Amino acid sequence: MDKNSDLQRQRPFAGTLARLKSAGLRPTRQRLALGKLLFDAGDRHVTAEQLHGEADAQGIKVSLATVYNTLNQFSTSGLLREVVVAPGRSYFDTNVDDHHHFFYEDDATLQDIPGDQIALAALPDAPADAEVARVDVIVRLRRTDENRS
Amino acid sequence: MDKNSDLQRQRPFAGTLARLKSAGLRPTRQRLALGKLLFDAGDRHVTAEQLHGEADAQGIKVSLATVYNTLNQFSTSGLLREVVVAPGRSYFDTNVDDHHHFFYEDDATLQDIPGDQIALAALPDAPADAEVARVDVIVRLRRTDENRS
DNA sequence: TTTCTGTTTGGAATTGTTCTAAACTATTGA
DNA sequence: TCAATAGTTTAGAACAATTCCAAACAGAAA
Repeated sequence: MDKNSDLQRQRPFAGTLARLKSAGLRPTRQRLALGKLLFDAGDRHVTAEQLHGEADAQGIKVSLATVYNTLNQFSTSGLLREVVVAPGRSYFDTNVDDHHHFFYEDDATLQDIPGDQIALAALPDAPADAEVARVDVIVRLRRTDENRS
Repeated sequence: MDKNSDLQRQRPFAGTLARLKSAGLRPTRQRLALGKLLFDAGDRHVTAEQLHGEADAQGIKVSLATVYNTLNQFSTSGLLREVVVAPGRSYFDTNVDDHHHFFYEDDATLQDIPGDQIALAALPDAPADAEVARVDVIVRLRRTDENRS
């Protein structure tokens, strides 16, 4: 069975396929291709425009509307997590585990903070009529000016 | 001097005027009026559209562009703090002290969490080339369904 | 196959925000 | 008090990100 050695090469959509199945989403050509771009490269933070650009660059024909649809469906299915850090644009994070973010304000870039490197000492009581859905911590960074005299 | 008893009534713009002065912004009619709406009512979280609506409702004639300009100027001067919690709209917080936020996802509403009710146990080291500009904690809430059978 | 329902698509529409150039106004100094 | 000037306001155009739409398309099931 040495031909099975590289599972990734033989079944490039296997991971995404399983994800789609678990989310109850049909494995269409577009969703499989976008899923591959999103999930086969480790943890990523992308905007819709970015992902659309990447697909385009690889010759995958997908409309921007579909990219938006897909990102939103993946998010509500728990396959992605939407991160809001800057006004007027959304980032989608392929890491759905509990973790937080660094945000470089200079170039509007995101980076994961490993879950164990940050912790909340005291979570305030949620108001009586509500429950905590999620806690987001965003550490905003500014690059230090290395051109100082 | 009993006529000075209600300083607020006699000099309704005093607070805002001082703020503008300290920020180096000219005390124009529009800025004074918007400042009054923002600062005379305690801690508030407003969007540009909201504030414009309030001004309009009080017969204050200000263009939406000016509301945006003003909110942005106030923010960069430290008179306000911009809070990004939902894609596609910005909130401005009149509380510029160190504190964090509850965000009710159901009605897209913000509420301050007093600074002492939440604390970060461990702030991760900022990457070598950057420094922490600010840390935002957003506790996202969902209203519990009180209409359950 | 055929049918059915979910999906994709291009383009129009919407929303929130910024830009622009002209009109206006607070400030300063005669 | 007035004029000059520099900062401000304004309406409307422009823009960017996202959603909506109705028609064409493509999986799934029979």
